[in-house]
Amino acid sequence: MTKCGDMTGPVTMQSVAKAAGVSPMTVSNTFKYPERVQEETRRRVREVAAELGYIPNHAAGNLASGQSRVIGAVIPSIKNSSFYKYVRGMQDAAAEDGYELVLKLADTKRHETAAIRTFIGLRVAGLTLVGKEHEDQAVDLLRKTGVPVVETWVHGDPLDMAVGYSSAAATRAMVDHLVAVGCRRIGFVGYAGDVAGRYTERLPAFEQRMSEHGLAPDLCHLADEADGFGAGPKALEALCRMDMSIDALLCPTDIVAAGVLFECGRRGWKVPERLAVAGWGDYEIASEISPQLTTVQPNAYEMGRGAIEMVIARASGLEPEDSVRNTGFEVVARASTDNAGSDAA
Amino acid sequence: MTKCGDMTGPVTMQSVAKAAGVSPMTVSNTFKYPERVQEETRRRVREVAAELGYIPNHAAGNLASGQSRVIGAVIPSIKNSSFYKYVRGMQDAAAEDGYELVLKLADTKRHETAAIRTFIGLRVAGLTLVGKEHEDQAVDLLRKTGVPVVETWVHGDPLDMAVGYSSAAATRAMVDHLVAVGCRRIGFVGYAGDVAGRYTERLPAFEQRMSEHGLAPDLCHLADEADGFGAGPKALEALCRMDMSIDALLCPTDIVAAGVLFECGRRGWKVPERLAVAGWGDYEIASEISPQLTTVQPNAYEMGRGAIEMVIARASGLEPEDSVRNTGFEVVARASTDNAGSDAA
DNA sequence: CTCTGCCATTGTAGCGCTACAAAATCAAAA
DNA sequence: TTTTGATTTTGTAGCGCTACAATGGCAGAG
Repeated sequence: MTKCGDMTGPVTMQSVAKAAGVSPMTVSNTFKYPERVQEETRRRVREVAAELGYIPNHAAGNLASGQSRVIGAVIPSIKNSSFYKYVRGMQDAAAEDGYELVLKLADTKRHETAAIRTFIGLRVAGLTLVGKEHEDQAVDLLRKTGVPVVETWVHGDPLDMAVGYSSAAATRAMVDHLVAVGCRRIGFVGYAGDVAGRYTERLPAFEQRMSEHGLAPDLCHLADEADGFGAGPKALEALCRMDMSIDALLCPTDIVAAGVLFECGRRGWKVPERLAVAGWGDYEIASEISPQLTTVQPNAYEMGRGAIEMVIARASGLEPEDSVRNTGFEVVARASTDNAGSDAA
Repeated sequence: MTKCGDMTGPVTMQSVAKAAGVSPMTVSNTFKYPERVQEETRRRVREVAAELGYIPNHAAGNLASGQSRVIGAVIPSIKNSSFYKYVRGMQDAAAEDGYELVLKLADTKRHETAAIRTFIGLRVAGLTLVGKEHEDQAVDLLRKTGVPVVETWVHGDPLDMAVGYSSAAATRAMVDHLVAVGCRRIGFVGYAGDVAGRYTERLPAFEQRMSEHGLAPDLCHLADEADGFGAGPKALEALCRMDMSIDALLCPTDIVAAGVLFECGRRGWKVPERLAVAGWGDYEIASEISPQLTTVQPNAYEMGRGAIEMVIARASGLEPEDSVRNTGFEVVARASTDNAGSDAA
């Protein structure tokens, strides 16, 4: 910590300027507005900077300019592959416009609020959240500071901006699919958790659509985890206790569905003949497990891209064309529901 | 953007001070050194700050104090659950000491270097990396700036500090286990990728240990992805082409091993009778899939905690007791290798 | 040879905060 | 009452950078 003489204190713009024989402003311009600096000068400054290992102090720049090239993303979990494409989309879109994406994990709403606080403390250019349910305190903060914020994986009714798809619409589509392949006693597995925002729409949609088909929406079970394989067997058991004639199961994620598949294997149940199983999310496992899983494919990559594009648009001052963007979804029909009811009533 | 009058410009320490009728320094102390401020004053400041939605500008604080409460973690992927416990460990340890953890994803060494650059630009208190292979440029930067940095998931020979376990030791332990349950023609699946640091030790260790057991280490295959289910079938096919009498397979991750299990199912091969399969990482799927997977359990949570503890120790000026910490591992024997060789030679 | 206009470069001031030292306050001791 | 010492509060200066205005240099026009 005692700097010998002053040979190698922290490298600042000042020291680069001195070493390159120019003023600090020229160094600043070299990095921020290269076109303002003559080719030759620019080259020399870059060289010296690299030599010294100079990296501009973002904190100081942020303070001076009031601007930031960092976008914060709060994600609820990395426990499964669901968010991989989403984050990739954000990453790619950010990089294209010269922004940096940093992540914070928050598996409860309380942690989400803390993460938002941290990001605002960092004075990020904007941030993305998952879901539309947040603590009042967080909403308050977001409102007061006015940072650009996009809610993702949901559709409509945004705090500021939103991008995603309608879980209700996807639920209806999946019910239609199961009915179309012959299922009648369809079970529903929901998730009753803390970051439940993007799950809460599903149960009402399920109940309504089942009724519209003239079917009873009575086989519902709320799991206390959405991501674990373990939730599958538990849910199946609970629903079987309600009615052994259950012939299809709509799961909150592919992971839960995979858990159900494993359990069916243990029970010697054939899928989809005895039980059709549908997942959600189009995780990698969905297409690798046997039988392959029917699932909802949420266009996660596009969603990530869209979120960042909206943040950047707002951060650049221009109002984005649309403050709500729908990236849609697709029901991918695979073997786990194929001709499920062929031997049923 | 036109502030009407000046009623609600950005909330600064200044404005909080004015509103609370104290000096800015008192506001600063209220947040940074609460014990220096009288109970009553502190309460009032806190109240006003909350009212106004004030969040201290970390950039300004960082600049003024030269200190940061943010730690950056570069992680290679969130494609699977492998890093979940690791990140949780980091998160928990950071929170306990009042630090913030922010993540950046980097799936190539080039991206890793960019992430390091970003974090240094943010002047984080320290950072954690995964693996011990980095671009020269990154190493150079790390050296020149002297930020505290911990390499994780590896053991020994650190740039600055390291925490993890020996992949070589784990490989040897797994070979011993497979031999003990009767396997003789053991196949090895490696990973030849960009962030291969923590994989490169395994093949030599495998070859050496096999030889020590008097077995031929000739059934080796390098996959081009470590995380995908798809790598499993490919590897199995490649190795079968080399020798159909293969009776065990050591995979780089549980995901690959699960892929192998799926493929065995398609082929009608019994596991472990026809082929014993071992994974690596103790992912959730390992204990849920059928048969359950034998795997290497890497104490990821403890590793994460250790990494952050070391970063904080160094950032606080005190030299950590040990610059290399071994968090060990455990071979978890499960059904996928149980009595594998009972009917073999 | 001077003047205008244009470009590259350079001062100046200040972003919001904190370290440090100085000042104010107040209770207890002299 | 004055003094002392501890506690609480407050100026001052400056962290490293960038916006902005101002400077200098230099070509071509007058």
